[in-house]
Amino acid sequence: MTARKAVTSASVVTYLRSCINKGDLNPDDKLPSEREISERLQTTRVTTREALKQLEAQGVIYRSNRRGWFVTPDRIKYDPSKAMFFMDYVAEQGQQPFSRELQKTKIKADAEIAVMMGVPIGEPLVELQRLRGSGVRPVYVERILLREKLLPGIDKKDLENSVSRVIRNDYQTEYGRIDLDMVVGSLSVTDAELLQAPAGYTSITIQRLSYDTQGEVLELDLEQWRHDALQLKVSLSS
Amino acid sequence: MTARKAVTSASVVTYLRSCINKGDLNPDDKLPSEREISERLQTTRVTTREALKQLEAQGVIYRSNRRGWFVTPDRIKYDPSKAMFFMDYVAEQGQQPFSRELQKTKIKADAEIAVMMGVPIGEPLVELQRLRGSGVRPVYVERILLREKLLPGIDKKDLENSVSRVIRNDYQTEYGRIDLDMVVGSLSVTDAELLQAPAGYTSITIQRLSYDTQGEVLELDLEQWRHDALQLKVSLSS
DNA sequence: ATGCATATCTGGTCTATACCAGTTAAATTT
DNA sequence: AAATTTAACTGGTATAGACCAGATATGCAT
Repeated sequence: MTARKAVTSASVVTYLRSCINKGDLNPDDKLPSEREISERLQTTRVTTREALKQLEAQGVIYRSNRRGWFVTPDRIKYDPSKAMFFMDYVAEQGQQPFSRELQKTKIKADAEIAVMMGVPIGEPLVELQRLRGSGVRPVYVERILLREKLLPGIDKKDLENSVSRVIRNDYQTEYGRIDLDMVVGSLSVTDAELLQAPAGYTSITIQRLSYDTQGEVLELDLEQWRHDALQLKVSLSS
Repeated sequence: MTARKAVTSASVVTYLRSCINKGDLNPDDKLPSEREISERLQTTRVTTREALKQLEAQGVIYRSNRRGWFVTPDRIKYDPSKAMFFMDYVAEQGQQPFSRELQKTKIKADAEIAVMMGVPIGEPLVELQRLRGSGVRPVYVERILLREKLLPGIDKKDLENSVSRVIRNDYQTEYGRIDLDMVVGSLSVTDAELLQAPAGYTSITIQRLSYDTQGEVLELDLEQWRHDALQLKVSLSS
């Protein structure tokens, strides 16, 4: 029996990290294929894949469904309390933001939503779904639920870029309290598809409940982020 | 060739989820071993493991180094702006919190820390390391850096339970602004060991920079959480 | 040039097997 | 009974090979 020294996933991680740090691989560059890396480093695909997944967990690389692995660009610094200005935000960080409206429908609050928003079941709401990203890479999907009662005719407005701006300018309504709720989880099949990620991809779920200055609930925002695309920044003053 | 229907990891996921939902498995219960699950569901360990990792990503189960897989208990609801009161917090949620001091030393700010805190390099600081958890399960490690200049003699105080309380009561100093920074990443080898997790485990990094009411930096808090143990809740009023 | 069928490349997932390294429980010695 | 050794069990990590499905590029026919 030859005392063959197995190539470890850790060494593959080290190798790939060095490629990225040296600058051989730049943000959004494609890595060699799993088979090629495996051959080059004299190991198997399973081990290579293990290494790639570790780097993915660290947010160093990401994959795009069956197209390959890529170097992760800088995270978007994001303040959910000022979430209103995503487009400006991303642009300020030197990237090209995009926003795509997926759906806009009138619905009635079901039990689950009613509890989350603290409104009666059946209350008319406007549901808006958007996909947002930076460059060509989608980074989060969101589902916004707006109370038509407080914002009549909101469904007819252009909401692709900024709901908050419309609420401020067209309704003379200001935001008061904002309740944030954040957990790490994994993407549903549908969200994963939209974000061009494999199902089960690690995600950050942000739930934002906004009130007006009277303490009335205005909107509920449910966001699903690719975990590697986000750096949360919040500033609080007591 | 028999048209053998491969057992998918998805079906294993479904099976295990149902066990947990039915109540056959309760929080902190141990799952059957990987080999046993594989045999029972007529599949291989690789597939079973894939399923377990998916559930882990969802935060449904967790593993304790070579001891087995367990059902994840409820997440700790945590408000980093009121982080001062972890012990009370967790107790209120019906769990037994614990806090263990790992280290307390006097250091001088190195380049990295100096930048993060906005203080000159070499400024004397007190470094405190703590491990905290709920029940028997450690959930996060933290590293607190305190400015001795503003808090003379802080290194001699008992800081195991609440730094903030000491600052309030013994120094008559109030907190002003707090800057939070949060990213999802993975645990370093040393942190993983402390948290009884495998290296590379998905984590949430929270960086908290606290100022006093004069706008002077008081402390920097660096926390590493098990991703599945945390639900962030922040309330903001503008 | 344009449109379409096709071959090829990529990751996604699975079978089957092997050995290692901590953990834990059982057997043995003291 | 207590301490110690040993064996069994657990997850952690590899090798090797296979087939599938979506994405992409190629080449052929129009």
